[in-house]
Amino acid sequence: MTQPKPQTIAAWTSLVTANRVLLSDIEAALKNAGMPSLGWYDALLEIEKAGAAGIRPFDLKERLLLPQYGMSRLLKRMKKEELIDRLEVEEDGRGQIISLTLKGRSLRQRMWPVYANSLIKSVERHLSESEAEELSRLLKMLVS
Amino acid sequence: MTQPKPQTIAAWTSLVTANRVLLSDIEAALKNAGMPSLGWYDALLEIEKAGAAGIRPFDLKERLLLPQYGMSRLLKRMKKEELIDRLEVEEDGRGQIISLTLKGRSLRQRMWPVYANSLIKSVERHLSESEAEELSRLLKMLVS
DNA sequence: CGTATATGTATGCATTTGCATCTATATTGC
DNA sequence: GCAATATAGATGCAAATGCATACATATACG
Repeated sequence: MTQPKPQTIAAWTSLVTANRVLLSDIEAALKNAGMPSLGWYDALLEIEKAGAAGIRPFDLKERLLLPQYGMSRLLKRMKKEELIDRLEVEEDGRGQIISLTLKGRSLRQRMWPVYANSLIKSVERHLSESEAEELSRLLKMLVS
Repeated sequence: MTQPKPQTIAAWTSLVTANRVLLSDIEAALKNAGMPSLGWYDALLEIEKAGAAGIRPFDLKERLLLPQYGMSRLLKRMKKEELIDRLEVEEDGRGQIISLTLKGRSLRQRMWPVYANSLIKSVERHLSESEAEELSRLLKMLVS
């Protein structure tokens, strides 16, 4: 079998490590502030972006890269916390339309400063503007 | 509150996305081959590196960035599959020393080609050698 | 139309995780 | 030596996840 180049392995291991370290920083900050996890933030944001028109779960799961059953259960928990509304959709009896409640919007807004602060600490202390830009360029190439 | 720079946000979101995409590729390949997850591979490899001398769980959990209870349970499962040996350590009655069994070594070796192949496909198709090198340089700066 | 298939969503069950706490041994400071 | 504290590891319980499958509605096709 062909072996990966050392640079490939190095890129992958540093990718995994960087992800884990930053992620656990951010999650810790959110938890510390008594807030839900980043996954919830992402979902709230994506739903907020959909605005008043709302968004269908099957669409949302693609954007959030969640499995279907994961999406279903996340929405159930968010509904329980009154963060979202679920509307039946008349042109498709199977479906529903998700939108944010005021409470949901408010939570997302309150989460942002915590999230943002961790991000600034994690990234801007270590990388210049152009380095960050180069980093995201390379990462995007990786998944293109 | 100070806002993160757009480059910061871009770097973070592309980091998360790249990690998720590559990771799920690799995990899918392993699962497809009927093998355990990447977490097990990492653990097997780290234990293998420790050689005959073995390694203590508290040490291992630092290297793998696992919580203590996660380490404890992973080792329990790996023991059940006869992938590791656990030895009592005489100079510390609380502790144990972990080392790989032949079966453990063999599994790690068989996992590697599957892992490596995914890695090659994911990375080397998209990045040149020097780009991969630059990427890991930037990622390491991020966590330094 | 009616049957077969596809799509959107939910859920039972087993496994895994997170949190808090427990046990046991080690170390420290008096 | 001994009480207080620290360290190594395990575990009960609740919550989250993965997998397979169920259920309902929609679409396709003869």
